Amino acid sequence: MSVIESTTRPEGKDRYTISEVAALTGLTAHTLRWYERIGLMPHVDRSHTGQRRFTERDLHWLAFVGKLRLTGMPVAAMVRYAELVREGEHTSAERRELLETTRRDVQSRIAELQDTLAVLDIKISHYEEQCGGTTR
Amino acid sequence: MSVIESTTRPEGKDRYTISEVAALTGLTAHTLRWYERIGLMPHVDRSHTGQRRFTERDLHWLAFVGKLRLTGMPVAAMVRYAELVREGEHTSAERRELLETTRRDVQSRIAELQDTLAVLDIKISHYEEQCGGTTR
DNA sequence: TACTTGCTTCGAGTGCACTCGAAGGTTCTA
DNA sequence: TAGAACCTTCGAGTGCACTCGAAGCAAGTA
Repeated sequence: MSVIESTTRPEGKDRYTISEVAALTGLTAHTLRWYERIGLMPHVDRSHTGQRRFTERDLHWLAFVGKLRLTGMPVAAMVRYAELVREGEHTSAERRELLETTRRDVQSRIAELQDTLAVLDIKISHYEEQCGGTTR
Repeated sequence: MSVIESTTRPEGKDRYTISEVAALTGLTAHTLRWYERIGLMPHVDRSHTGQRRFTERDLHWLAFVGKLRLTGMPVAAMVRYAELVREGEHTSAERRELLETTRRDVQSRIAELQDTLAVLDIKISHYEEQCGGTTR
């Protein structure tokens, strides 16, 4: 399968071992296997002897997951999304909804943080007024 | 002490019981006591019989802590800040530094999230193109 | 051939931030 | 005066997301 891949990707390897992916992503091999086990990876290819061979696509997915992780999205929700991807085309509506909900969440997180930033700025400006240091 | 307080605050009570504060903040009494125990509260007043009496100032502090918590700031760092506050005027430089470091952290968190938002928007726009739903 | 890397399953450990319950007491409120 | 709310200390439990180690074996590399 995927003869197409080999012709459309003339530069760079498209199959990475688990330790290579670990080095590239900063995740451990343990964690990568765990991601797969809990269903957070949409099917990882294997070599003829059963070793994992990650593709560029997998790396992209991991990068995406990394981003989602930064938003504080629970792993369960990411797993849900991965499931939908595995299930194919007919889940696209639900996937889109999930992404849009996430987008709203991220936006309100940003708003919260900007709020906090404002509070910090006020606090910091108090210290700036008395710019000597030990002055009351 | 603080006779000033009683005159400058004619409206609203300025002493809250632990259950009132729990109701106002959404934290449990257990958690409020825990905050005090670990040094996250800059000294809570007591009634003559030893019960906690939180002030408006304490509520403000808790609101601030709540904001910091949203940024993902570790509790240890907040405790450090509370310590500095307790230690008095001569720590103001360090406090300011801590706040500025936090501000930078928050700003980069915001940047990360905006990055993620961009990725989400791209993903979502893919779904928008095929606006029928099940269309390939 | 030796060594490294990979595979599996299993289960335990870690760190954080709570969260809860219980025991045994005191104080407040209707 | 009854019952609710408060106090203390202690220690255990929870949920999340890893994180690690070990056992026992297969495959790849110098």
